[in-house]
Amino acid sequence: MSIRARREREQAERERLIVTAARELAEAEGWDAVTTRRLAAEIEYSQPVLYSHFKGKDAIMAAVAVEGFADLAAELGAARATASTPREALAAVGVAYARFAEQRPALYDAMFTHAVDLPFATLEAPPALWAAFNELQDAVRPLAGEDDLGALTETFWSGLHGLMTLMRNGRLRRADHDKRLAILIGRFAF
Amino acid sequence: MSIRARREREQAERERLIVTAARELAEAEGWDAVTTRRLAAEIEYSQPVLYSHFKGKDAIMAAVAVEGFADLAAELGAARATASTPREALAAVGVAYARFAEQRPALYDAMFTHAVDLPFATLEAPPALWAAFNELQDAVRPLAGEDDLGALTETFWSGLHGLMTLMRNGRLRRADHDKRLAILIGRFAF
DNA sequence: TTCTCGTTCCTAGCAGCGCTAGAAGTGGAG
DNA sequence: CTCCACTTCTAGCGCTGCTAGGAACGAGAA
Repeated sequence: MSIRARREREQAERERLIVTAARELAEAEGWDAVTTRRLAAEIEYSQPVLYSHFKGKDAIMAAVAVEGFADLAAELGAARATASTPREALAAVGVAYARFAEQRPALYDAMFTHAVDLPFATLEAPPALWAAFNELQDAVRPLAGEDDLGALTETFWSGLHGLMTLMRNGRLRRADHDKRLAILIGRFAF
Repeated sequence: MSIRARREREQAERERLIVTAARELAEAEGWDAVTTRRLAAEIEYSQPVLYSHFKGKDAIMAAVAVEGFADLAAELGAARATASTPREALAAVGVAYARFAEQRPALYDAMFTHAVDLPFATLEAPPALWAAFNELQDAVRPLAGEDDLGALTETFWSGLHGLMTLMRNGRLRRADHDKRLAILIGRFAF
């Protein structure tokens, strides 16, 4: 039995190794650099080993994305904790979200642009996803007024997401970023 | 001279043919189906012909995207024309934008998610891009108040963009789309 | 009319991708 | 020590975007 246990432990470690290597490689050189061959070389195993852990490359990206959601939830929570009023809290969360997307573009892409096979907005969604969304929702709640809280949170989130993706693709001038962020927050906190 | 003229005309026609075929193929089966081989077969020429017209696949997508911006500008303009008040105009433009993204997902992707080599938000940007942006801006202007018009327009645009991309990737429940759209418009028209 | 030259276009191929079948190696059980 | 099951690797498939080099074509000169 303990042999089996050791093997399972080693398997789990290697799975972590894969996810971590994928994440680091992606953050360092972008997802285009994360090929199955390159990733295999990075973890010092052969290519097919990846497929004994994950169904395919998308599944690896999804695993990285789930890590990202946990990180995001933590950062949003920390930002919210520093604020003393609902308005400040929403602003802090918005700024934290923007900073997350700006500083970890590859991770953010895995979470929101790629990896479609992750269940979202359903009960089967991983807890980390709900945690991140709930952080946003907790910041929005005191300012919801008559609006549907879920829909309002999703709308605020969409605003942040649009701001970051359009800017990252060169669609928006970087110089006006703070101005835009302030406008968005102002429209949701009043 | 007229021989040269005929050749240039034929070249231009073939270029149009390529862009049209790429667009139709993308809208019918998605951009993944638009491979250079498939596209070459579609226009009944060999693969390398594409490269005598465009630098690469990205350039073809960029050409399709520019077409898309012209279409979008026209649809936004038409929507704005139907409205009689600034609030109605903003709502109409927002709804038109959402419908455009929903009904032409592949085209929308070419415009906003792929094709990074298109100049944006600079003077070198193609006129069609400015036309589309200006339609949005004209709808936002009467409601701008004290905010910077350009930044405000970009923020509203980001909200729409975020709404559509997150929904299309399965991050938002489709059922609440209208509710979210109404909230967004409400936050920018008051 | 025939030859030559410039252009156009195609065939064939490169390096790389995600993924997989089947062989080779490894280690515990009898 | 042998056997067997499991793990891991080598090799290869079909595909991608892209390109080099040669064949075919057509216009102008002799």
